[in-house]
Amino acid sequence: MPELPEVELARRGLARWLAGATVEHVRVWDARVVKPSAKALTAIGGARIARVERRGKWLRVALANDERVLFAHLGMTGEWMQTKGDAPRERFERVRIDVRRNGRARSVRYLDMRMFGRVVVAKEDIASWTELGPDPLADGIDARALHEKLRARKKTIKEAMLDQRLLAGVGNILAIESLWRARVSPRARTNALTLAEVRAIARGLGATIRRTIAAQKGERAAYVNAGAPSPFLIYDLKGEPCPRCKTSIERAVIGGRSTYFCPTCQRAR
DNA sequence: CGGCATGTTGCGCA
DNA sequence: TTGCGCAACATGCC
Repeated sequence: MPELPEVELARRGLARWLAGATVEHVRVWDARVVKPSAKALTAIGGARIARVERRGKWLRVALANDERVLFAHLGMTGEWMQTKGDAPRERFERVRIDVRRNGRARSVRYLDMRMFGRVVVAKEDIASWTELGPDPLADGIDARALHEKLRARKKTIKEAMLDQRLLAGVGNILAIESLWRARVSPRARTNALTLAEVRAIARGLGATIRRTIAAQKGERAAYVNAGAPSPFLIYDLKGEPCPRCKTSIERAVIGGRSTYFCPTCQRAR
């Protein structure tokens, strides 16, 4: 469940469960998702959690009166959940953090099937966090500044949007859906984009992010529900009619990633 | 069995 | 030095 909207929902959940709580016990079921070591994470037992923040796809958990900071990334299949009190280990549960707040016990678990996600314990902010570009939801997008940055590059806009130093939190689906909304070809070269096109992309990102958060609020990410109708406008809908002009949606590999687009609405210039 | 999957990183090579 | 393509990571599903 890993792009900006899903991570924002994860942050809201973690903030509700953890803020102000004291860590009673940490269990690491699979040390491969924990850096630098399982020991470093279990050692936060006794600490009090101050707040949970997000930038892009990264989560940051600050402890109260403690130098240590936790960073978490959901990778491709990471997910945070909670249960009140104890419960059996879930199939893909990798880490469990038992906390207590106002006498109430809660078990916060990190699940990750493919284990591309990470829970990092650090003494200061890690580079993956500090080097992130502006967050479209938290900071908004300065279209003029973005336009300037893009003019200095020569990749396709689709590849550039996935660069977390340019914009934090944009993943493959978000890039695809936003470019469709903006009517910009994913193959467009960044140095050829007009300011108007960059503004349209910024609006497309905002609309896609807000709509996705609203749609997924209170439920599991729609794309994990097999059999459900597609929650996407064009992602993974090769051969289906474009929602705007009915042209058949095409698929191409750009920057090594599956890319969907409408050859009519998003005509390359 | 082969191909593909919402992400990131590291390596070889130009 | 920089950038690019691609494999690797680990697992499931079609």
